[in-house]
Amino acid sequence: MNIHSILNIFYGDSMIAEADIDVKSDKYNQILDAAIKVFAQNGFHNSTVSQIAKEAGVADGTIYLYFKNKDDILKEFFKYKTKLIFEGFRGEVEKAGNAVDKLRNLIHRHLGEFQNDINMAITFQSESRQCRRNGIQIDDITKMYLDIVGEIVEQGQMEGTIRKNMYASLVKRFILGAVDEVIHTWVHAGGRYDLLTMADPLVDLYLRGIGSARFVAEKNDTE
Amino acid sequence: MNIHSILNIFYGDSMIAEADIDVKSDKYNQILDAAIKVFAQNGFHNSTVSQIAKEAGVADGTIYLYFKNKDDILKEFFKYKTKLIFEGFRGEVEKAGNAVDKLRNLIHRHLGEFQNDINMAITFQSESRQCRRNGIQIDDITKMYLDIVGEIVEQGQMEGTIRKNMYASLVKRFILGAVDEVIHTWVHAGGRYDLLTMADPLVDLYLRGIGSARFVAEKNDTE
Amino acid sequence: MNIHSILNIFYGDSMIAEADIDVKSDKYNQILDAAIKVFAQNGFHNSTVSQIAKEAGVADGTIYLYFKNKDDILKEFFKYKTKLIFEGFRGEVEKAGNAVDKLRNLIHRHLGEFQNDINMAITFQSESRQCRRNGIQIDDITKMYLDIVGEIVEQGQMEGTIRKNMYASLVKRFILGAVDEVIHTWVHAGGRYDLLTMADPLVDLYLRGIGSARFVAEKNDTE
Amino acid sequence: MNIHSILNIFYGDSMIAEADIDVKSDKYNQILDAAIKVFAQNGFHNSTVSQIAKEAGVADGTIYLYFKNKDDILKEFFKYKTKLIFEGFRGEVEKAGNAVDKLRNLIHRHLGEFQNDINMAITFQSESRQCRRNGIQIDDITKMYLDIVGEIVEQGQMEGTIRKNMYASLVKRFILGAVDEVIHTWVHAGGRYDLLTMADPLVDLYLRGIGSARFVAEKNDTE
DNA sequence: CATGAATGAGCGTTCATTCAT
DNA sequence: GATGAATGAACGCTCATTCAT
Repeated sequence: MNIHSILNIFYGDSMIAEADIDVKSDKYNQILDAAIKVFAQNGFHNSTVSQIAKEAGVADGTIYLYFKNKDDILKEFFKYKTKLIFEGFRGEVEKAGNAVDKLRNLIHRHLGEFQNDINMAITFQSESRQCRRNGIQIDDITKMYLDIVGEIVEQGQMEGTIRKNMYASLVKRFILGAVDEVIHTWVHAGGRYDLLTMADPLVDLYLRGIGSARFVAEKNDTE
Repeated sequence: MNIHSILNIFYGDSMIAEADIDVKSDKYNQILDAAIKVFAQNGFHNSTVSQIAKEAGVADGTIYLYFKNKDDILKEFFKYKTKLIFEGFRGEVEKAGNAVDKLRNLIHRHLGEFQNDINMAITFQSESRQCRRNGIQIDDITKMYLDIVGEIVEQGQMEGTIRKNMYASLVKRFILGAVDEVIHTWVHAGGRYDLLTMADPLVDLYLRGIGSARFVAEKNDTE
Repeated sequence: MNIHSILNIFYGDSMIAEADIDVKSDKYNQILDAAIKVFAQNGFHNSTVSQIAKEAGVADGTIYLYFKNKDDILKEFFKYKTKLIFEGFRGEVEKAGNAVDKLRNLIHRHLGEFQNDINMAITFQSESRQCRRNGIQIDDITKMYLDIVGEIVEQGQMEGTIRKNMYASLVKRFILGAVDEVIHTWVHAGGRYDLLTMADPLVDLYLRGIGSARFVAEKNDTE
Repeated sequence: MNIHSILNIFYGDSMIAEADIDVKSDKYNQILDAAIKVFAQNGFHNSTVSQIAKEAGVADGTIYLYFKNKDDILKEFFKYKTKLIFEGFRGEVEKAGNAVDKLRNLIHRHLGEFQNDINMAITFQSESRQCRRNGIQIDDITKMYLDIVGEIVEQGQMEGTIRKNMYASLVKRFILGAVDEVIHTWVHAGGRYDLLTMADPLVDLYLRGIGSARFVAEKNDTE
């Protein structure tokens, strides 16, 4: 009698069923992790299913019990794995009260998560721009991220900490692009330094820009 | 009868050969342009040499008279074509006197060049992150770009228009990342709006950030 | 509760076991019927063991408790199922006294049995010509059939209703081929008409041929 | 200067073009012949593309320059090769005047062609019943054959040599089925006897049936 | 007996590259 | 230089078969 059976006695099947909705099997994650590692090393197109199978410690055919085809592995990476991470961002944001703290939390978490799993970071960086094949999944993730940022900016504008009269969409891209580039550079350097130290200076750049006080003051006069 | 034929009559092939040292032959460019177009449509890995040959109006084998192999076409794209464009950036920068104008010119030109050749833009966006295979070429380009930005920032700091005490490398990535993301979004939208209108607002964001005057002022006090 | 269960109560398994020597178990037939159905739909080579298992309502592995391998299912079909049917032909033939009635009975039963089980008919038609793999089984069946026909013809010749001086083997093929083609056409039409109505006209063709009375008479003069 | 160039001078391109419409390239026939041979030995499904390539003396990839895929080879066999043969039947039929001679010519030619190319015969016999995949091609051939037979029967009925009041479609199947079975038996025996000797006795069976004169006469009285 | 997850050999197909013309 | 037919290595994927439970 295992833990599941015991739980069944107390809670019945329905509870277990609910819990299982999003929990993938061990092999699924085993293969997915192996794939991300292999993709990180060789790029998606230069990776073979056999390499993934070997890395995962399963037979080639086993891959196809858990994924429709090679493309599907990448799709699932974006649909399931990175989506999971990006959804965690929202939770982190909600921990903070004001917009500036929310932005700071978001960037901290963003850099932290990517630093935690460099294979994920590499694969995300390398393959997310190949949007032709991956379909709508990446857009979803990007949109979710941009939405979080958008809400933060709006809140900040109401709080008076973020200035108004900016192209909303441009601001969001501006923030995403900068953090993305910072991660890209870190990945490119082999992850050999602490990515998290970039968080505060980056947020500082978002808020104050690179212009000097004098320069900014002048500009602000005309606003 | 074109100018080359005429010149041949007077000078013979040898002279032309000398002149060709850095100027690539017609067919070289013909094939490279075709390749970029095909890459833009299908991505590098989903493009075949035959497709490129057909698009260029040459036989498959002809490709191999001008390029070592398929990978080499992409390498040459980064080494020759985009490098050419990025070198143009430097000229544009030099036209301006102060750092702020230089930055503005750079961003204008950057967006302008990519808007001018959407196939180049798509291919650059899609394939430049696949650095594993392309070797050192892209790094060169990125480095050159970052160097230009670095020089501008330094000059601005001396001129007093750009604030000091920032991580130099972070600032450069910050600028590159934001413009890159803006281009990416434009490409993703199918190039259906005027990319150049993004230039001034973008430069504004670089210089002033998104923080309100009040917020920036407070921060500046502590600087 | 079926008859087997009742018998079990009185006699126990041992008696059943004896009786089962030639009677195949329920699951054996269950799987075989499912296989024939799947083969009829997809053809042998385009059918998978999994499809058969699903159709039979058993696990994939269970198939291998009753059959050596996939090929063996087809072999057993020819060895057991169709053989059973073809042996029934002999009984039908023996019900009649003279050769002509025997032939008529045979053709009636032949068409009737195939009409009764269109999956069997389709599979028999489609796969029986692939003799390379199925080995000797089909030959056995064909031989048995030809033997029956041969005996009828001999009897008819003795009775004076079937003419002599014909190639015995050719006559047998002639009869088999025609009925086979009639079934094939019916199968090809999706079994949408009553196959049995073809029996009498077919027997008529066997006996009288297609030549007119005048033509036949002339020929008979020279015999 | 080859024969084609010379002909061009006299006849121009149009004539060559016309002649080329149905003439397939050497390699096409080389591969098709090899495929039929391999199919004849192993059956379509148990043959590999590599086997065909080796038999044809070309590389695996070369197959795909002339055929869309493995299935297409079989399709082309039915569309091009056997169609060619079956169209030859019509020519043979037209050489004769009366229906009986036409039928005799048809059967002679039919047996002759199959005897000439046993690989074709085997493949045709084995694969033509697998109509699911091959699509409409085989039906076309069968229909063409049945049409020829149908015309002959009609003509014979008008000439008074073939009796009336028979199911037209049944008669046609009856003839096709019998000759097909005769070929099948010959193929099955490894083609070790002269198939052509079966032609006359077979036609005799078509016309007079197997009933004795007495039997036939009795029947004819009631007609 | 029954299961079905796991296996891995084997095949169809693609396509970068070569080379005889 | 230019061609494009031919090549064959390599890969994604299937599915008959096994075996631990």
